[in-house]
Amino acid sequence: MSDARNRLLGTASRLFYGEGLHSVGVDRILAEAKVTRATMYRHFAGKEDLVLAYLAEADRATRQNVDAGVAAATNDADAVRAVARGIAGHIQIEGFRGCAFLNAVAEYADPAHPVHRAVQAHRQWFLDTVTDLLARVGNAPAELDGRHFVMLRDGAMAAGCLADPGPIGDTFCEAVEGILRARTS
Amino acid sequence: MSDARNRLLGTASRLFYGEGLHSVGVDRILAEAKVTRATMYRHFAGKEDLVLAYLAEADRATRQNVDAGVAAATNDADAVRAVARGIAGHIQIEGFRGCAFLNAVAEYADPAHPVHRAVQAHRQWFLDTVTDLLARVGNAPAELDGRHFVMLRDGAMAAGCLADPGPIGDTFCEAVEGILRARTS
DNA sequence: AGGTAGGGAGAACGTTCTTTCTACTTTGAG
DNA sequence: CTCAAAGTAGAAAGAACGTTCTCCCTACCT
Repeated sequence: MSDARNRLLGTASRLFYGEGLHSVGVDRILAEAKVTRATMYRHFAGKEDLVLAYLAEADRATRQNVDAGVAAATNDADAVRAVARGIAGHIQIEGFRGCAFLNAVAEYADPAHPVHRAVQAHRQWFLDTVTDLLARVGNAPAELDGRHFVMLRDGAMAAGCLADPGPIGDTFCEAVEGILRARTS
Repeated sequence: MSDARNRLLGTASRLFYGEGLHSVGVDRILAEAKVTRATMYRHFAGKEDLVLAYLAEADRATRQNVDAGVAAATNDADAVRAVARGIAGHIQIEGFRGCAFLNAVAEYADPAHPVHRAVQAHRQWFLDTVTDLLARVGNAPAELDGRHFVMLRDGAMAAGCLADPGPIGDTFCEAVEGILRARTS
């Protein structure tokens, strides 16, 4: 795509994630991306469209990470561990500010809003993916364990930017091992 | 306290929690609380002060709930269960919109900001409280289990307004039972 | 050669935001 | 009775917001 559009989306993503959706104004994005107003409105219908594009990109990146982790695993339990390790690693990154999607719903509470719906869709995919993965480990139904995994993930992502992320990541991986242990025993 | 101040804080809390901190303007609060601008600025230094008062009230209410649950329990494990049941019950409430504190940090990312610091302080109290409670169950060190409990809580609170809260609450209580089981065995 | 898409530069729109101000009224305690 | 605190009412300042607009330039495609 166009260079200006890339700069725009990249800058917007960085600012939105780092400082919040409502805290960052269009002027800020324009100035830091070195793109003019007219160009932005040529590529995006408005600020909300930019937010949706930011979330779509985050969704794409997450799916890619999960797929890569799963593909590299040699068995089903290790596939779950790979997803868990990906999350534990993610929260250690410098500049980690929590889950982009959970942060977004905090600012767009209305369930009918496109931003809220995009978050719901992403979360449904993640829950389904994790539940499918867990269903392949052992024979028990995986719905409860899938919700359990997502719950741990959400908690780890939320706490990762509010406390020392090292112990948080360890606690998370340990808890996921507990889920796997219960399914294989 | 003064009646106008109560109406102001009550209305602000309802709107802040339900729609977000930055989404709600002072005009909205003034109109719904039926309080004039001058009165508000007599009681609060500004909007940020109102946000801090809202969080302080939420902090007070949470501590009271936890204390009440713990006081009513007949043994240490039941005290933990009481806190867990309180959380599971909380996410079922009509109009539940997630954790007020996690939602607040999503909008105030700067760690030096008073709002962010108020959230940190609340979370530190909760982690310490839960860890102390868990330390009384069994003999093992409780730091990891304390973090594990808080992680589950954060996840349950985050997911509670994005999916059917019933199964979320059940999954949460089940997971807490797992922690207790591991400490007593 | 000419048309079209993409981008730069900047003025301007109307709205909303938080905050401050003046002026008048009510109320309760000393 | 009086004074001060707390409330009502509304104007207004000044900034920031998202959006729309016009005008001009460049590059590419046919």
